[in-house]
Amino acid sequence: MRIGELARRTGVSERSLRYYEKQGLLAADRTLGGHRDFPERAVDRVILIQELFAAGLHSAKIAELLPCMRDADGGPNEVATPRLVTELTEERDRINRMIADLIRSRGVLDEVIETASGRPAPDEEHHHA
Amino acid sequence: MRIGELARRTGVSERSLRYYEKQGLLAADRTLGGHRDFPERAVDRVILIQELFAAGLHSAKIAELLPCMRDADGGPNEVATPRLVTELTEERDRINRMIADLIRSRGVLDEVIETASGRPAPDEEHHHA
DNA sequence: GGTGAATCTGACATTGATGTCAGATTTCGA
DNA sequence: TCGAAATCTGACATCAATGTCAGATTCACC
Repeated sequence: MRIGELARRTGVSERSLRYYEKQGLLAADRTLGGHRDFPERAVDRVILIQELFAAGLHSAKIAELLPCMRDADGGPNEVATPRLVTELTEERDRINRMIADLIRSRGVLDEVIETASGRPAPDEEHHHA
Repeated sequence: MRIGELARRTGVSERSLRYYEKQGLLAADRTLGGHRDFPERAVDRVILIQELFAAGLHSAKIAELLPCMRDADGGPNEVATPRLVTELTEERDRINRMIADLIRSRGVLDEVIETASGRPAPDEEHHHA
């Protein structure tokens, strides 16, 4: 599919999609005229990339990580090097700390909201993390 | 206390502390010569500010939020306006989405780590959120 | 009073993903 | 084949917190 459709279906701007390709996060064929032609699976990949960005990973690390993921059609293309495993473990720890921080911050907001609105904040599901 | 001690005790750079003051997040007296003199409670406040930054709130919103917090010595100085409550509720929703995303990203990392190392990722405590 | 450490202000740089714009080229239906 | 829509490349801008540096001033202690 072309870049416009991919942008529409993922909600990610064309600008960012081109950036992802340049960073090696996304592969695309080219038409004779030079236009990008993305495979169907690019949709899921873009969504995944966005999630990893949201988790604070940099594009370089995502580029290393992606080939080590279990593909829809089978196992990973590559196996993570020990160095990468170490780095990803650090990232995971960082994410865990971030989650803990976010939960605390949410508590702060809840308190202010509750104080101001006079009624308790919604007692959420508190999903098992 | 002076800015150097505050920086040391909070782990936040002097540069950032001055920035916080300029943004109205932090109040400091001044010595006759113009040096900042922070109260003891500035320590907790700086830590709180950092948490809110980590949660993705911008300094302007934090500046609105802080006066509405329950102080160590009593109730809040101000009561949040309905507009602020609305905005903070949106922030909380955003934080909730962010937490959900982080948990998913952590799952991605766990999978790669597990695949590469051959043994399962540590089954963490999964604290009640 | 002198001196070294601490602090002050103000300016400019950095980061990294994304926005935006201009001009050229390709695509594809009519 | 014509023309409008889509896409291309490359460059420059943006955001917001923080780093860094220079030169001036103040503080605290001897």
